[in-house]
Amino acid sequence: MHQPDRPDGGMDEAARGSRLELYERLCRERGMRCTVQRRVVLEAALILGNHPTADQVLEAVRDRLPGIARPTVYRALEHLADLGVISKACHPGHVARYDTRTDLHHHLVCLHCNQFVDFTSPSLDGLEIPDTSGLGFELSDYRVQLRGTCRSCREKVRKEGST
Amino acid sequence: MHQPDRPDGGMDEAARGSRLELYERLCRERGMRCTVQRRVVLEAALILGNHPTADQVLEAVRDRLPGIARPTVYRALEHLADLGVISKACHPGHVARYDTRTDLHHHLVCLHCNQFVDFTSPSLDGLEIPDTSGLGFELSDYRVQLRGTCRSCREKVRKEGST
DNA sequence: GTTTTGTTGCAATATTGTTGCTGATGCTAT
DNA sequence: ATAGCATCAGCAACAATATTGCAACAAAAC
Repeated sequence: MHQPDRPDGGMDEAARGSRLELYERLCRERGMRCTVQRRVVLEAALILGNHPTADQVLEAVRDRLPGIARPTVYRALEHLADLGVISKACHPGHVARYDTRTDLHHHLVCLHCNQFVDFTSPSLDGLEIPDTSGLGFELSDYRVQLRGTCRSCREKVRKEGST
Repeated sequence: MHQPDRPDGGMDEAARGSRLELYERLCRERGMRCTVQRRVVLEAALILGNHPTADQVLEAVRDRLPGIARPTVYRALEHLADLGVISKACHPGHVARYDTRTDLHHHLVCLHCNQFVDFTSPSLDGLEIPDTSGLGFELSDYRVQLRGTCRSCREKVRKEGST
């Protein structure tokens, strides 16, 4: 067990509060508007946890802001990711996913159903990052993607194989 | 420079040939059909290199097989990935990308424009993979995603900032 | 309060991926 | 070679996801 207090679900209220404060601060620093919609989108994403898609956030947000439009949520998430309050997650699928964890952590990825779950391990933290300046990239952090097959996909294949 | 002979573009003919042979072998082993379309899709992807999207492969394939249908390409790529002849790449965007390299390598990812390029580094290979059996995953390999901002996105931000 | 300017909501549209079905074709056994 | 047959390709329609342009609105600064 590596993160007993956050078993891949959402974030508790205190943590959400401080993230919201961080957001408002960054927003001001950059001279951007801190709207109700953006705050609600952020909070919904934090409550959802677990790499939500834009549409999952939209659905969650509608409980509190019924009239919100889809492009608003899409733009808000993009905006939040720009600021680094959340980030885009790297995944093998074809639907954008956001990551509400901003600390160093890694992912277990199923290449069959595209689901992925968080994974933290001291041995994967503290990697020495090679110099990439020659390629023009300015790096902020890294993630290790442990790729394979999840349990339910393995069972599925086994069943089909035995048919 | 880490891979002078494959600067992120396609694969030479010899390498393509042996990948095709691998494909045909795996196909037979699994009792699946090795069709013209699938072979052409595989070869197009190998020539393209550089994590093509399904539509990029489609476009490339149409040069040789003008009548090919879009679902055919989509299904062929999925099929090739199932067999492990190519694989799905993890990326921050919303369009599926395939990776024609099957050896251990890593990615430099731009979180602004979602582009990513290959990166190999001995220091990132040979990581000790922690035990993940408790989570039900059976791992095949891993990738390190070095996340940041590419040169052109940095220049874009700088320009906008100075406006 | 007024102004300024960035943001929202809407509608339309684009892009990407999927499904069901029929006819075609690769593979195997003969 | 050929026949049989299961798999696959092509088609058309559809579904899901994301984006754009613009008028109306509202947050922040004065």
